[in-house]
Amino acid sequence: MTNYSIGDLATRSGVKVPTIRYYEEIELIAPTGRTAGNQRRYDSDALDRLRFIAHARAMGFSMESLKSMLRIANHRDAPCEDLDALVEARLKEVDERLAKLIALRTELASMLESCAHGTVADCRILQVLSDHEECRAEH
Amino acid sequence: MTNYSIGDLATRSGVKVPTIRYYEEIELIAPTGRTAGNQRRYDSDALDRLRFIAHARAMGFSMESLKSMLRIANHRDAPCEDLDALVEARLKEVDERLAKLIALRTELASMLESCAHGTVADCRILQVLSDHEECRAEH
DNA sequence: CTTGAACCTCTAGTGGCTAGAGGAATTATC
DNA sequence: GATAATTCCTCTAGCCACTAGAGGTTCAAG
Repeated sequence: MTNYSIGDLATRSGVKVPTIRYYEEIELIAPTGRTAGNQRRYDSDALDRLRFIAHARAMGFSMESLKSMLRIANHRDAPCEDLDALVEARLKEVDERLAKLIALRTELASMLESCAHGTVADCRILQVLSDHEECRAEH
Repeated sequence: MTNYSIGDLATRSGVKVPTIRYYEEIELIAPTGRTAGNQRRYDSDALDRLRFIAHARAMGFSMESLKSMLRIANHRDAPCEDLDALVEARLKEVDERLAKLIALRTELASMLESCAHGTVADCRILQVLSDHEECRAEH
């Protein structure tokens, strides 16, 4: 029967106090009990959920996905395919992002290489930036 | 002596009309001439600058960096070190982002692998998400 | 000269928080 | 038990880089 204040919850979860209130407002977490003086009090389940949220956010899952995950987590005897699907979708996003970043990295590196360290007037960097046609990859 | 309307400029540069006005507002581009009826008119230099901006934005350079670049581009006989520095800084950012994404990718993939495709109750995905300690990488 | 498309300014909204004001409740110290 | 310090409450506003829309004006084609 733990009885955390919102500040306790914040330090334990790493999620800031106003963010916790924000999550309540957008109904990502349910409103919790209050003291006679209207202050929020949480139990350890709430802490678990917040940690879950923090972790999933850190992995880049969208708020939308988070809401789905939390919903799914409540149906403990349902098959977990939907969960899989969400993770797969995120993996795909990450892969796409990686591909783009790698292409970009190549481009940036080659810009640096082709710079002759002269004056701005004949700097290849500016030329490349001015002329998208010079790029292999689109971004 | 080209004489583009803001719409022409938008179609030619790929930057949307309101965005061009926004760029003017935040002084990323200079205010341009107007017709007697107060409509903006641009020349081909403006188009070049806008294309430059669009391209640099697509490469992920910050607005801050963009402003610096545009300033630097005006000093045509200065050395281009500062330009190099900006590109290098961006390259470093990209590398950091890549490292994190690769770690994340690994994690997501292993989550998917460890899922036994049973019920939500014993799905490893939920367990991993609930417990940050299980992760090698921080994110 | 009429029409219709494109333009103008201005305000407000987006997401995911963060910051601050002004005031009430709780906790720690004496 | 009084007081002081801290934490909490709600509410409003701000952040970035745009995007959307209202209400009205100007331009270019026919």
